[in-house]
Amino acid sequence: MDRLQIHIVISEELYTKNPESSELGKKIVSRSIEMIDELGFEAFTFKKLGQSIGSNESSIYRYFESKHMLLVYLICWYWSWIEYKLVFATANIQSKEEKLSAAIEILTRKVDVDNSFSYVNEVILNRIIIAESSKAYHTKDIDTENEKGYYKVYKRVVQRVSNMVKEINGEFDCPQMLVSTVIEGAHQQRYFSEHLPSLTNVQEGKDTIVKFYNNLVFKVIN
Amino acid sequence: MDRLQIHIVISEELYTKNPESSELGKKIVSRSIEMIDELGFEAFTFKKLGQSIGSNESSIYRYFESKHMLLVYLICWYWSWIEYKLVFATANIQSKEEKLSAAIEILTRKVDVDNSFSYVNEVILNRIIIAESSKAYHTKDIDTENEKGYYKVYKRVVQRVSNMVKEINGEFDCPQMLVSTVIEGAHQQRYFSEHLPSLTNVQEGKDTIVKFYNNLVFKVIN
DNA sequence: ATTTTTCAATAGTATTACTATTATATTTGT
DNA sequence: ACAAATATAATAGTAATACTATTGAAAAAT
Repeated sequence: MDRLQIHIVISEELYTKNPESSELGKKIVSRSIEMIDELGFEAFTFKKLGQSIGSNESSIYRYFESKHMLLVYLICWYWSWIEYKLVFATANIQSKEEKLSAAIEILTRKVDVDNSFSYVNEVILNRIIIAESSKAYHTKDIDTENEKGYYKVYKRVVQRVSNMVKEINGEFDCPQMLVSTVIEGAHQQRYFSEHLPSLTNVQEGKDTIVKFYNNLVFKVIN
Repeated sequence: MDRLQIHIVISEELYTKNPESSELGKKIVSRSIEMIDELGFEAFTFKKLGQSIGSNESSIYRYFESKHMLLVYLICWYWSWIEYKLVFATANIQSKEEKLSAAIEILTRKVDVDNSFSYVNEVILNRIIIAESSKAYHTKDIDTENEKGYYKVYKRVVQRVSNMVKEINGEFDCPQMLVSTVIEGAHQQRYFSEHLPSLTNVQEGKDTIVKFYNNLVFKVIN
């Protein structure tokens, strides 16, 4: 297992020029998060982003090869941050069950506090992951991009939680399948609850989603 | 509950001109299914489709307002067809458990026989649903489109299976959530198993996905 | 037989994603 | 300190895409 990333270091493959290396780069990242959330990924363009940060379209291409790569960068950032939260929240918990429960909470809850990890607003980024991240990997380039390691961090998060499942029940055959079902399911349910509510049973203020998936996991593995 | 659609009748809102009303229309639908599968939704264009069927780009706009609406049409077609399969496969099953099990099988299995419902290849369409359908509803227009009833059939399928769950356990709080988790999860797992296999535990030829979700449902509702 | 309507092709336009080139800072070497 | 080298970003593009306006021909209705 790779070393945990505290300062959120993003693999060089994901950018042309490191956005952390300049003020403009940070502005690109932080404003793009806001704009993708506002406009949606399709309507978001580098031109609009450039206008909004008082910079030129082509300057943004110095940092990111395409808006697709910018999205991949943001996704990687998000999962690196989640991995950090995950390891932190589950450290020093003795009970295997409590540990897994804490992990599920991290993966399924709505992010509603911006921890102000510098220039990235995690609350908005969480909404982008929910609404837009599937567009990053539902592409014909998925196989080559996966080989390049673009989705390494996400897979590592799944692996970490799968290991917790295995700790509780070593006989259980499909831990990765269960964990990825929970992660993606929780995101989808949050989206549905806002836009296609009849596909869910979310109740106001009760954190139905966290409870549902927590209950689901423990019933399935026992 | 609405009447079951045998001949697969698609709501008029989804097209500009009914593709079933002409040979060109049917060709547009059947060839678009093949091309979206081959190229992916992003690279698929009406121009390429026109060239491929020996017709003009603009002729296709007579039938569908945009490539987005064509995708919505295909999704609606697919779920109408699944609804038909579902009702057919679960009719006359006495045992509530067997009935639900049959439903889960329909929702989670890979479509591998083209039943030749005229000009639509369901095997390829199933692949499109898995790889591309999320792009249809992860849009800023989702709320207005949902109001117009574009996703009615899908929601009805979820409702039908939720009712089967309720039949078995009337106390269970989240049937829609469970059913939509299973449907979307199964699709995602099929995609992952091909492109991001470390997120799954699929074994060759064993239909792991059907068994996993069948087991999951019955453990969760009991 | 003439009008009306349907149909699809041509030839566009506006926008988008991306690039080539040039201008301007900034750093480096001497 | 000052020229050379490098890094940076702005201008001004191009190619391709999504979509539209117009026109001409065929089919249907009167």
